[in-house]
Amino acid sequence: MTGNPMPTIDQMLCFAVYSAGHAFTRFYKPRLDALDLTYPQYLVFLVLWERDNLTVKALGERLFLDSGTITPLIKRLEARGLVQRQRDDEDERQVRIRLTADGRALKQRAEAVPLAVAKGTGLSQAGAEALRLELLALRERLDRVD
Amino acid sequence: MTGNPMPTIDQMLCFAVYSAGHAFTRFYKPRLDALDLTYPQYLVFLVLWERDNLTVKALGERLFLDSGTITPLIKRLEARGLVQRQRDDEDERQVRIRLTADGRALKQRAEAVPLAVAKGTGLSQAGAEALRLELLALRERLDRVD
DNA sequence: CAAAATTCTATTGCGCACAATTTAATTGTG
DNA sequence: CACAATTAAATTGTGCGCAATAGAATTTTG
Repeated sequence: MTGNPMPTIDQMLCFAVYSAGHAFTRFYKPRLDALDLTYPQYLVFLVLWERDNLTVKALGERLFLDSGTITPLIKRLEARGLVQRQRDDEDERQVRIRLTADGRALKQRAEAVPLAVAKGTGLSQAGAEALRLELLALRERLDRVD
Repeated sequence: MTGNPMPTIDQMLCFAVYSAGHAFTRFYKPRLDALDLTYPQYLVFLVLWERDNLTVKALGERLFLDSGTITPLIKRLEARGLVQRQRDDEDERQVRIRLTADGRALKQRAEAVPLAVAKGTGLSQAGAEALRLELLALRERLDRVD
């Protein structure tokens, strides 16, 4: 019995996920530079373009991020006039995020991004979908334990 | 023709990778807390346990990280007496990273980690391997373009 | 061999990402 | 209704992650 030799990072699934994530960020960067958005900011807009006027909490649940990440990110977008923050009248603990006209307008300028990314992956739609579902299931299992 | 409607983040492969990466970090955290290591620090040790005395550049190429990330990370490990940094005598531009006795000793204490992670993924070895290879190929394609 | 180009590391600045804490508002309970 | 418990955001502090830059050492080349 040799016990448990340490794996090489090249053998580890976690490192494949970690480094593929960085590769995506690098790939997005030149495409999002035109919009002056970071990748996490782009994700926030994708959510808000789909459904406006979400609370910080709802946004965080959608993105798996907490207020410590989202609050300063949103404030930077607010400072640029792309979103507005306002306390909910019904429940003043909550802050609702609304797109401004400029924030909505950004959507047209982002239209070319998804196709470029799809091409960059080199995967067919079915291949990308299969991989996405595997990762979704993996995330759920990792989050379920402990 | 409806043109190119924006995808929902739930439909996007990049977001699946991004959020699965965060899930891995969260999963590792309680296991690495016992060693007082972050996930990126753990990756550095996995590389150094396998092959000691690497340069900053070699470490960066292995991890797909640059000196702006690695230098401060290594300095924190050095401050804790887990590694040493020294200029290469042959080429003084290079800095070589060596494990200290404490840094080497950490390996025994980390031995339970890989198995716990393998279990946490809920994947068979073959399943994990297949997914890893897909992500590896994806990373290479994303890094190849542009 | 001297000047130019390249290589390697470190530094600075910015933006996540998250744990821990704080503050304020709301809900639950006696 | 008072008061404890809970919830939502914001804040603080630490550690990545990377672009841009700087500075020193090495290599290239004219």
